[in-house]
Amino acid sequence: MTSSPSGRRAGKSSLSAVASRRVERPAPLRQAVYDALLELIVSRTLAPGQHLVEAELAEYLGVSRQPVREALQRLQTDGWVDLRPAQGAFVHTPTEEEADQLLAVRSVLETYSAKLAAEHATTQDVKQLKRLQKAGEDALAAADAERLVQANANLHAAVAAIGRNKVLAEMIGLLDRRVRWYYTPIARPHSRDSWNEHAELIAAVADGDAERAGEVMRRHAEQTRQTYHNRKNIENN
Amino acid sequence: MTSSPSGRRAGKSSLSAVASRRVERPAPLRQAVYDALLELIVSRTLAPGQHLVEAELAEYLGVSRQPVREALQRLQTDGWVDLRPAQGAFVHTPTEEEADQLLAVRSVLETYSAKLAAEHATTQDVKQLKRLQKAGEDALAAADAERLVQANANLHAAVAAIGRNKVLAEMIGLLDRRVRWYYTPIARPHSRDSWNEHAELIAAVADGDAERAGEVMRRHAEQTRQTYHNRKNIENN
DNA sequence: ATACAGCTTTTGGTATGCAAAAAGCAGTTC
DNA sequence: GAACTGCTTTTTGCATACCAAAAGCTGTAT
Repeated sequence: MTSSPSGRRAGKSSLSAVASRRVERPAPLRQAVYDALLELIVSRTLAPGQHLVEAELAEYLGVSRQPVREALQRLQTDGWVDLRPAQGAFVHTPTEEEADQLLAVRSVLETYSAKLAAEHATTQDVKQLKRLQKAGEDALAAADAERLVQANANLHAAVAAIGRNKVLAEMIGLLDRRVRWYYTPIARPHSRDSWNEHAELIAAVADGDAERAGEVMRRHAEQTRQTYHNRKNIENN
Repeated sequence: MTSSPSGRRAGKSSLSAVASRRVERPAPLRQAVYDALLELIVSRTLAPGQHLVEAELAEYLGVSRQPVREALQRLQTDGWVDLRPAQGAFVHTPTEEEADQLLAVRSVLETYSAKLAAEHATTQDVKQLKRLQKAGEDALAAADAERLVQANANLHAAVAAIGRNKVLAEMIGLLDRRVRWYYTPIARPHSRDSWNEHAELIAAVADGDAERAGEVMRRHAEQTRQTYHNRKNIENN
């Protein structure tokens, strides 16, 4: 009785009081493998074009081939690796064409996301946005590029979340991460101006002005798109 | 020599003459399983909420558990099933909230897609669109609901393809299919009016008028959204 | 050089086993 | 008779082992 780790029943008994208690089931191993591999790819430890041998990854991560296979397949559908039949997985090599297409779609979705945010934002939400913006300002002052990138991602994710459209938020999250990865060699998030635009955006959201929020976001996105587009060469070193 | 199935080399030998020959590597089995399961889900042979037991599916399809597992995981990322840790796969049950979010995102993306199509369409492309429209008209005249749905999907896919943005086209394809599935019980694609709008759309694309094409598509999408939204009840029988 | 004949590596799949979690079934208690 | 408790069965998630066939890499003969 004492040794048993207590109830594991999941039925509809009278939990009333504990109803909100998160069950927190253990995430499958393949998820951990997915995260680990994604980290290796994003950090360029695994270079674009590189052949990923299942057995090697499995040994490196201390697991069997199966979870590695499953993680690789999810990485493919998310656009991080290419799975060539009978040849295996290769770290995806971004092309300029694809990068531009990604930026274009992201621009459209983020514009809509900003509109939704303006329509749904509570005062709480606005407060949070301002906190995130301040975090970015701090990183900017400290000239901490890493933190700035993160702050930028957080802010955009927060805007998407405020829009209350999960489908949209998830799509934006993926697109954002891919876009950032594509351009990491040349990114150095365009510093000062970019953050001034964020201030504008937050103001529009706070006013509940959907049209203006959308327009600001569109300008913001299109401008980054131009910035990238000018530096034609994506250096995949 | 005779028994060996001839060359399988894929290197850069002097194929000059045959360079364009598609190598056509055999699609992995998991892809076939994915298709089969998706078909079963879309056709409602597997009902929303139903628990999918790997072993059963494997036996039914005549394969082992592994390809089934992999197919199920891709089905999850595409939104067709839910994978609960340590419990397995359940056919996804659409909620009204999610359906509306999906429709909203689709509306935004299709609007952009129409704009792109108007900017890129060649006379060839326009011809093809008109062919597809005619196919729809025929189905409408024959009162063949099944074919009408297919014609509708084809037309939208064609518009997306003309836009020359693969990322966008793929997203729209998935969204479209999910949306249609969500509403299959009540869909009966809104017949006559809907196809008149298609004619308008094609005209705008033919004129290369991006703004108009986008506007027409937005109206079209928003109108379907309203149509669905009115019939509140999603019957998941 | 070029084409061909092995040899090796890697995939994609099969079969099997197993710990641990979940679901189901009792039986017991109040 | 409703709820807790313990036991059994089912199912997942992963490991291990094995194999055919494809892809890649030689070297060798032409």
